[in-house]
Amino acid sequence: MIDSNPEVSWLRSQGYRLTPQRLAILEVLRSANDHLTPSKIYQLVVADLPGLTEATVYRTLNFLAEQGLVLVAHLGRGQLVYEIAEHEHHHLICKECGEMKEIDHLEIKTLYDQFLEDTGYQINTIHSTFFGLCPECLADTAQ
Amino acid sequence: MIDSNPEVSWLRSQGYRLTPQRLAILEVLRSANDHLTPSKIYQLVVADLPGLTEATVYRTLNFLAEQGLVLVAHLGRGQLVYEIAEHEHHHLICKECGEMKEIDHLEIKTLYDQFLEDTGYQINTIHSTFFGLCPECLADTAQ
DNA sequence: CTTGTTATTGCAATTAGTTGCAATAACAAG
DNA sequence: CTTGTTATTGCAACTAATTGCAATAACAAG
Repeated sequence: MIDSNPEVSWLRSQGYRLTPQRLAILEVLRSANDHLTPSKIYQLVVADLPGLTEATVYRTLNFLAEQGLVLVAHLGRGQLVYEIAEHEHHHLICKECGEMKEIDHLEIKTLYDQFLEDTGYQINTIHSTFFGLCPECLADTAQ
Repeated sequence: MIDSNPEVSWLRSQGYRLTPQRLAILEVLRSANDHLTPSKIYQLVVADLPGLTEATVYRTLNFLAEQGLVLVAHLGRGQLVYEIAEHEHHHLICKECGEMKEIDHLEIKTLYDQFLEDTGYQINTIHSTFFGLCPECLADTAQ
């Protein structure tokens, strides 16, 4: 288990504690490298930490999201999903077929610069989701 | 109660039904003209419709959102909020003080054009939320 | 290594949101 | 107005998520 990367030792320096629960949840998200729901995360982590509770998973995910170590999103129906904060990106999701496309943060940066100029707000949302139609479904509806 | 506006009669033409529950929920959102949580909406509507249940409020809000008559957002902590879909806008929210600024959809339209050009996705999210710092809090943290 | 402080967890209770199903009531057609 | 079809509701059970509190265990200091 990787427990000595920069983010993690930074946590300790802030007075937060490195618990097995936090490390295991981070590890699961890191190796999954995908969006996971809290209950899926619970299932995966409880295998290694038998005493774990769902309440802890929810609290830990909120905590890690606040600290910027994981990213949250609601990709449509229902539950929120979490993923490790590795690279800054956003999502385009097709409402018709569910197809998802990642776009780099650079594509949006210009917009944030414009927000700052127009309103004085410095935006730093690093994980937005935009809904619409993918190229295939767009072609289908055009017929 | 306004029950004969274009959106509403369009619903009927689609085979959906105009129930007192739907009309009352729309009316509450219309007169509030603000973001409301499902439980707040329930409180306001049940005064006029004693038999109403929360389940119906949730189902109706999902339905109205799918139909594009109301807009959903999660403006930070926890619950989703709903508002009447009157004008197309987005929100900038300060993570520090909670201050909120509305921005017109025009500001973002260029980005959507760029998505279409780069990826073929036609995005139509008309109610995004971006988090960051408002001018005041930005100045405070700079000190 | 031992000890004290207190952040964090587990537990259990609570609140938020969803869903299956039978009863109800919109509304189109006669 | 009456009738039939079926979308929608209420009810109740269920799943998802949050929270208060006492017990636990990180970890800093000695």
